Amino acid sequence: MDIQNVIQSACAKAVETLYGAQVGAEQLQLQKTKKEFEGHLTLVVFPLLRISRKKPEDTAQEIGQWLADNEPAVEKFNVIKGFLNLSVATTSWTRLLNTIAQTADYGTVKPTAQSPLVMIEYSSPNTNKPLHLGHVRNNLLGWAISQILEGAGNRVVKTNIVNDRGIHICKSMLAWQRWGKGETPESSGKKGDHLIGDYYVAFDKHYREEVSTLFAQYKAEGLDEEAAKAKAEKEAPLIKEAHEMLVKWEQNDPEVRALWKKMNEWVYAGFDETYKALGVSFDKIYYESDTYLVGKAKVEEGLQKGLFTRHDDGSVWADLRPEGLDEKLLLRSDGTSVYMTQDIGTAKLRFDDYPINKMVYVVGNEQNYHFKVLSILLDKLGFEWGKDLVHFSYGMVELPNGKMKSREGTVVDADELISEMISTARQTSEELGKFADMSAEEKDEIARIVGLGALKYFLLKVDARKNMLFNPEESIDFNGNTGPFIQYTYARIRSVLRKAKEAGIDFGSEVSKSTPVNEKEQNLIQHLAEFPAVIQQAATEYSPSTIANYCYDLVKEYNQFYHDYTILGESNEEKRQLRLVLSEQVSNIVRTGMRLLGIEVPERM
RNA sequence: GUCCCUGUAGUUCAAUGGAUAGAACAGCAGUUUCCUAAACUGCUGAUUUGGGUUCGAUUCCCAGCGGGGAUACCA
Repeated sequence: MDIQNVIQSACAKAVETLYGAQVGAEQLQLQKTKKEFEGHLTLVVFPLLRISRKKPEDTAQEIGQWLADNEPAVEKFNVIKGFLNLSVATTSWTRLLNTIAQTADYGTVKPTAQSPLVMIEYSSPNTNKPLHLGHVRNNLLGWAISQILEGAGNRVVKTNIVNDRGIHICKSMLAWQRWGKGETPESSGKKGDHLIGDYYVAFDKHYREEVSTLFAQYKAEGLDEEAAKAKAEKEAPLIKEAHEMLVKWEQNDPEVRALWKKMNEWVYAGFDETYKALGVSFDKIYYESDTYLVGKAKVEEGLQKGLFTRHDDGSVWADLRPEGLDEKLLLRSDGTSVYMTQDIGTAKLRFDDYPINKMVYVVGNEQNYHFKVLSILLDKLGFEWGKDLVHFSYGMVELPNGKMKSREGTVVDADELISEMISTARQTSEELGKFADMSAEEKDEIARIVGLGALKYFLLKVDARKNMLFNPEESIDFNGNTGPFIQYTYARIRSVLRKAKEAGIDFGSEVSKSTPVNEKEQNLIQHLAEFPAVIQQAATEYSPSTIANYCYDLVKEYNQFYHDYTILGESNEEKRQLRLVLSEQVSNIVRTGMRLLGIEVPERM
């Protein structure tokens, strides 16, 4: 059915007939013809020269001639150097468009009960501060990759592991006790996560004051720069007190636990708002306070089996030097767990809860080493998917003046960013006069969809592995390769389709096979037909940007088409039919593509 | 020190080993009796350096230079 496949096998047959050799798919490089040349598909004949034993031009000429004579889908051909450009017959295009139009959710594959079960972990916040731009990238990538994998035919379980315990929480708790005067989200009017974040910052401010005082003192006592700094950081009363609090927490001290619980609830309420605004959700949430003990047990088990070793001071280690890595700590000498221990525990709980075939961790690239180690450890401990767990490793978001540091206040807050995007979208819409005849609710909804679309697309169109730059003043644009550009084209197509309906034009979803198809229309149909392959590629490479860039290219091509031809005003009925069906399919695919990225599209804007 | 990622127009990003390296933004010049001008058209402008593999290298390999990260009894 698919033209690419038809021609590919025809090429194979041509080579076999002409030169008497079987060729594999690797030697038959069939690609889309570049814009400057005539044709739709191009066969690169260089790899075939060894078989044909002829010059590139002659080889291409012979194969082209054979195809034109024997393959009805090939209408004509031309040869430029080693490139054989093939033009596909008109009827093939109308047939292809009809196939696309009659397939629901063209490009996606529905998961079945037998499909692989993939678990995706993303977000994974600490509960001591609000979400920032880095988390936004994580959440959007996690959501998008979930949708893409599902669209490619996998069963997907989305999970979140909340880092709800540890020294960082104690810092906020201590600061709140010390300076909070009983402040709550209700009394202060602040979102819970922001309230707690403020106390985290307060802790750090006071802590640094203590450190600098002590530092001066130790230096006066004759310690050198480095030793004085290290000692001051360790001996500052505030940090010692925070550590004491952590110990109390581990010992289940009722007062500490109650405070911890109360403050975490505030934070969760705040996070939920942010998640909702971003449009992300989870099927199952794990809490580190539940998993760390499981991890400790699992490590003890590994110790029994002789996988790990205990040092004299009581600490437990995994020796990964045979694998070319270092020794890795799993339990501290005081018996408490570390990050790695908790991830092992979480893995066990997950495996108990779901029969997963594959595990994907959406975590920043600063933790590449951690996941390399985790993979080896899980494999040793007998988790089937441990060895080929996927660390979906994404790059940092950088600001024009460097990295984001929460303690230095150089962060871009998620909530603030979202509301700024929305209000910018609103302002732009107003300036362009888009809101003229809309209700207040409709205005709100469109500003929200467009503002978030701009943000999401901006973060998703970039190769996830790469660090990216975010300039708060300039970065987010509404023109060019942006979310709103795509949304706008979608809305305009929908408007045309509405108008067609109002005019009583019933264009159905099938075009007559004999309808003439011009070059721009052929190119658009060809573009649409690539969508299934694009989804599969995005899924196997874990690459949302592939879909984002595909949608942009498609929309850009449609815009040129839209500008050059009339649709409703077309006098030839068959032709009008073709253009309407084509437009509708472009909008359908754009909508599906955007859905896979977690971006909404408006019916009007 | 060792390991990993990364280097493309002024800027932000593209390019399964294929043709003259694509867009967008910024800049300059145009297009609206026509279905939404958040659009369309034109001009200017780039592969960090040196080797290697190949018919062909932005892409693969080696070395140098630049940027980021990891190597914590932090998470």
